[in-house]
Amino acid sequence: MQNDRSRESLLFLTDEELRQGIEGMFFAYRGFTADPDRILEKYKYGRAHHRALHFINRVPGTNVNNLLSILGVTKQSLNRVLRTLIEHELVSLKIGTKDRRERHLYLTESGQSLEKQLSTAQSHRMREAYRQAGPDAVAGFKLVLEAMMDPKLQVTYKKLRVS
Amino acid sequence: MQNDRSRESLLFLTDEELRQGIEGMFFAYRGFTADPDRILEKYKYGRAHHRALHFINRVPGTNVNNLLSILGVTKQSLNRVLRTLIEHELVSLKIGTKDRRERHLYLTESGQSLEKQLSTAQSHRMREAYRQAGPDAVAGFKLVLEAMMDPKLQVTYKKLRVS
DNA sequence: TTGGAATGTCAACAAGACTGACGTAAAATG
DNA sequence: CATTTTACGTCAGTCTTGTTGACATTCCAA
Repeated sequence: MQNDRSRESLLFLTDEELRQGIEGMFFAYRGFTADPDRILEKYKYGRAHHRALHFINRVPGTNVNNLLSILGVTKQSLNRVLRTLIEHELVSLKIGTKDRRERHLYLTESGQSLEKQLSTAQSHRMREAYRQAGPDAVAGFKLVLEAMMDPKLQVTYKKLRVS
Repeated sequence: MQNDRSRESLLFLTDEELRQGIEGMFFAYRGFTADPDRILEKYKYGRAHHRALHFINRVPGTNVNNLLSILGVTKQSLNRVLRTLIEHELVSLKIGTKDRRERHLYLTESGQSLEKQLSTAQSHRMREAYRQAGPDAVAGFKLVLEAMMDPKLQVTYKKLRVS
């Protein structure tokens, strides 16, 4: 049986607290994607395009396989998105010099411009949330998010951080 | 021009910090949905079914319009999901006594059982993340999430909290 | 040199979101 | 009481984004 002290310290693990976390994630994710979604709609793109642009910008010259492991979709699914981005000249493709099976991906100028638009909108909301919540809350926010990831994605996330 | 002190206090608002928040949300949401997704697959349901089950459980007797405003989808989209849940007898439907146009939604016993399975899996991951991060981090986590929501959804979120 | 592994492409399909149009029934309003 | 509004459901069609399966290309190692 727990004593009062340890029971108190675990109040943040009650069903009610967990439920709030679950619903919080659900509602916050809607907000998180809302602003980019509005921009994407104008250009007839979707979230998949946004994600590809984001990570090609983050890891310029990445090959398709690496991008796949970050995005967690099938290569066929990514391929469709990449094809339209390449057709529309937002992404350029360079065949690998060492291994000519590999395609290295880069944002073109227009690709960079759209990515900037999207990340600006998304960052703006994130900045407001951070500012309202304050630095300590932000540190906690990131700790919980990181602990919620699958171990493999946690590694991916940290790699992006240092690169 | 800012002085050193105010610049230091705003370090949590750098582009790098914001980017980490954005990618953190992306990767964490994948983890957040991973466990329920595996269970749903066995029953040939999707996330849309999970969301409906979750909120019908949270607000038993809710009518369709209220559920729509929580979920943020069109009635046609929700209707498809509800139809299968009702056919499979996970959700039961009671016509309103005061207003007979309204359908009030309840989970049946099997509906409650599946909802329990899903929420147990999801809570388990959330609990582990909370435990690893600690109570202060959890408080911050919730603060940032709440600040990230659209104002309307923030209200919805808080209403669920007290009800 | 040949066969397997790695990489990427094309085709077809499914889930789940969307819009638009329409129907029904009840409630609210003038 | 007639009309309008509200709540809910349905049908049809489209789009995005996920899936598998089949296939082409390239590299490397036996």
